[in-house]
Amino acid sequence: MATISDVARAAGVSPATVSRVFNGGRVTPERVERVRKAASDLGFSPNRVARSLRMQRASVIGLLVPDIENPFFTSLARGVEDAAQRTNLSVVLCNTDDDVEKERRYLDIALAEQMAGVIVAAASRKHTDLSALAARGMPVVAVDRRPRAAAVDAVTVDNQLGGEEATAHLLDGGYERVACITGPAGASTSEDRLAGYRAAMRDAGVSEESTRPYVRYADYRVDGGYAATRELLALPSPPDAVFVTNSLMTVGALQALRESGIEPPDVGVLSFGDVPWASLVRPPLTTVQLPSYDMGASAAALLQERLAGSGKPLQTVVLRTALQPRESTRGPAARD
Amino acid sequence: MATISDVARAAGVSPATVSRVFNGGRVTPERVERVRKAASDLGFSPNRVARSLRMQRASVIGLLVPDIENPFFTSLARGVEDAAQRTNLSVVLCNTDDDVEKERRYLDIALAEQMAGVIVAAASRKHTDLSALAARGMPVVAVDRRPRAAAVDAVTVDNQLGGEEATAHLLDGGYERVACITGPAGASTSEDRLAGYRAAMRDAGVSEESTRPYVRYADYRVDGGYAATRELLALPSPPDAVFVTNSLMTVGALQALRESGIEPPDVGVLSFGDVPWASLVRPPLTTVQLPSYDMGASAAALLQERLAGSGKPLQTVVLRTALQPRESTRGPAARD
DNA sequence: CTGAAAGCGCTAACAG
DNA sequence: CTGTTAGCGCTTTCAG
Repeated sequence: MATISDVARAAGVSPATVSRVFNGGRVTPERVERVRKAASDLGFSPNRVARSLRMQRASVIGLLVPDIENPFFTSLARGVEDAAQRTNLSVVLCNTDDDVEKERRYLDIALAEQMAGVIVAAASRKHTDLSALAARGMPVVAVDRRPRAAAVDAVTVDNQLGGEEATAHLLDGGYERVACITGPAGASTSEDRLAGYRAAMRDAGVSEESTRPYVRYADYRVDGGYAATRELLALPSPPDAVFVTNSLMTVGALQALRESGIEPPDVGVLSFGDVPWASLVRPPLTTVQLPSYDMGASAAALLQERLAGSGKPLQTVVLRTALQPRESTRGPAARD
Repeated sequence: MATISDVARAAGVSPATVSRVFNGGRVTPERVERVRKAASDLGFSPNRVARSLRMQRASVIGLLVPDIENPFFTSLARGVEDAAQRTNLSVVLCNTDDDVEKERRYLDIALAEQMAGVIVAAASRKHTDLSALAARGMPVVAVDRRPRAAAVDAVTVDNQLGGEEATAHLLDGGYERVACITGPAGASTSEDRLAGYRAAMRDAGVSEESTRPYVRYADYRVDGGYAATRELLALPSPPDAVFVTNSLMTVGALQALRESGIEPPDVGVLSFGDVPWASLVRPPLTTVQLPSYDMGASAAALLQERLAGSGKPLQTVVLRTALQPRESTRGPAARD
């Protein structure tokens, strides 16, 4: 592979000049021309590793997500990628599996690889520790989930409001025993959506105690949604509607329902997080739509601002969800 | 950030010794101990950029996929990741968008970043050019799609056989005018699945000419499947079954069918590529299941073999698909 | 505007 | 087994 000195020699200039040509230093047009020609003749392309070492910063940003198989995060990842590309940043996608240990390992790698910055959908609100990055001055933006104690920029949605609207919609539709299957305890999205659910129940005059049996924590995976729904169905007085806080768990919930011979909207089903196939499921699924792509794009924009040296105070961008009513919550009485 | 020399100084040894401790050279236990302690006191972790520069090889492999939002590729990515992790390799996920130009750019980056190797689901069978990597001696393994002229290890499935079985299943079910919506012309998966379709049609005694109007090339996206299905439905003698060669396009096909008031299995629908929600769609979808995770894992294993310096001749691992019959292909007559 | 020279942090000979 | 030394390819003072 040709190096910068090879090019310099071929063009009859110094390596420094070649570097300047490629990095926007002042060089006479005539020499620029000579360097460009030599570079293309030799098929030269700058060694990014050497550059990173010298600059103490790579042109790579890390994106840590809990589950790459979750469509929400792939869409978010695209948002990040598209935005990053415009500044010639590459994106490294890391799957933390909702495992704080694995996440810590990736954060260490981000440090060791001298990545320019990190966008992280934290595995845990409590235990995700971003302090090492902060200490090294590496810009971080939290997306979707926001670790409790971290002083970082963040992009979130109003999960509580979304959960509240969803639950209210179920209640308005005539359902009475509304259950909630939420994500891992400790994840901010789980807790916030659940808080929204609780607020809506409270507003509807349902007491805290009577709500409690209908709340289940699961793991944001298909199997978790399935298991939780089975439990709910086994209750002495099973729910007549269920608010599921992510789309994967909704798949599991629908499976469990079907196995018991129950079909929405007899039991109302509402999924937090839209899915491409929402309208294909019979009946079409009511969902809370999340601006996943935009969240990724915003996060990347925020990070790039910091990279450019913005000294602004920390900011949190809160995006809104949108309820998309479909048949699965038409109401228990609507069936003839 | 602490460097190797800081640790050396603190431990009273030379930098080389510290390096040996971290890379399995021979060092007396007593010194190993001292180095370890100094390193942990200082919070030292080796600078991977410097190491990559020195070694002329990073401990990162690139994974190039055409579409990160396609569940098939995310599952494949997980397979790669899980396998890579066992050798302490990180995986960089790159989205080529089925764009040869974008792919070329990522390939250049792989080179410039001195990645250890690359796993690529090629954007095009014809135009994807892996020669630059080969020239630099960078190991490459092709996965899913195999660029025509490249001398690389590969992991594929038997797409033609899968397509043949799928089509035969439709024909066996009593469908007569079986259409095929395949992916981009030039992608090996598109062509092979289509070839399987053609073979099965031929076997069933359907002439080449009468088959032709029922073949559509699309883009492996939802919209492409939708548009192709609309076209098919507008035919003077529309098909009574459609074999769709990926799951995303199947979503589009189902949408188009619904809009026309048609439901499977009246028109049979068979998707190449399983999806988590296959059984939730009404009626449940017959699919050809792809061993996506295993393909990723095999590809990573192959790459690691090369990285370890295996001199074996090039190999291609061919995995098998599995037909999963469900209601959507129960047959036109089965409806009462 | 240009070139010489000094390193970024690490590993791989090579002596000892 | 251990230390010394010499770079990997690039950017950036600092003189000129």
